[in-house]
Amino acid sequence: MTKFSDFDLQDFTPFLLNIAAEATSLGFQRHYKEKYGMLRTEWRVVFHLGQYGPMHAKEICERARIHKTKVSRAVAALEAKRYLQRKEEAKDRRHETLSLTRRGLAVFDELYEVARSFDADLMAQFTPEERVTLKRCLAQIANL
Amino acid sequence: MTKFSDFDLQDFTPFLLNIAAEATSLGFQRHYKEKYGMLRTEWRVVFHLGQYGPMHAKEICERARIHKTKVSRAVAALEAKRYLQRKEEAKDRRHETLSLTRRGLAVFDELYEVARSFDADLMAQFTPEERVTLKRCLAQIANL
DNA sequence: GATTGGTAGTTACAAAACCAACTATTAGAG
DNA sequence: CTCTAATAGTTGGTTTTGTAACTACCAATC
Repeated sequence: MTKFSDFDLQDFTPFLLNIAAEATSLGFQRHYKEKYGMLRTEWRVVFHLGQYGPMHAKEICERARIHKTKVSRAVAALEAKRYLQRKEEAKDRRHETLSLTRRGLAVFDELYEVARSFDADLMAQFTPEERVTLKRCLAQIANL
Repeated sequence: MTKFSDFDLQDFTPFLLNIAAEATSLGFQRHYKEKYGMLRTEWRVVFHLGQYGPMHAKEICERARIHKTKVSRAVAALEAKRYLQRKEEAKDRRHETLSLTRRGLAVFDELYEVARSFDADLMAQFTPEERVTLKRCLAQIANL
């Protein structure tokens, strides 16, 4: 029994997006969770610092769309694991510059490769045109 | 400073999907949260029952990809709000058939329309071809 | 140079999610 | 029958998140 035929739950974009996001995230999480005991937010912080270099927590919040309390906790956890270090800025002591340690960088280097091949596998099922369209649409939705 | 130029975090599909999913979900949540005090899982249960008719909790778990403990709690909450009712099955008393009450159905009817127009607005920024591709890709990823 | 307002980041407490063990029930094998 | 295994759903304890209030600091105004 389906009450409506023109608009189905399976077509509701937020629903689809959530399920797709969940599926891919679960697939990838074992790489950072099982092996390095990281949470998703921690992994994202590592990825940001590894790819874009040292920055303030604030910048990570904006780029990664993570609330500052979550970043704050992720940074504390990563520091405890000795994956990153903080450096208070002399000019403005409210800021602290975050950067990966050697250990953290090694983790990033490995996960970066894993992420790249994970993504390649995931995209392998689509044509180049589909990939472009998919990513463009997602980016557009994300910037809403 | 960007260390790698061929594969950027912004291209990592799980990341993109998560941000897009988050953005749309937050946009829609006020409709069920503010007005009806529902959680996301509750809203999904209502949507499933409203669209596909009475079913067992197990079926909702499978269709909506929600863990049974979450469904169990959502059902209890919806029952307390008098949006759904349970009926134990005579044949097999482990099963209970869930269905929306009149109240629940009214909520569904309204939210269904809101969801439809929300989705239409969201998709308005894309061409018909993009929409088709986007949804097809998402559905494919979701079924992984 | 005190006061007010704003910013970066943290903490505390409450809400929600996660995971594992549990109850109640049925099905099937001996 | 009765015993074991399996299924539907629930509960309890821990982890994670969300929200709001907080600290520490800086900048601008008076």
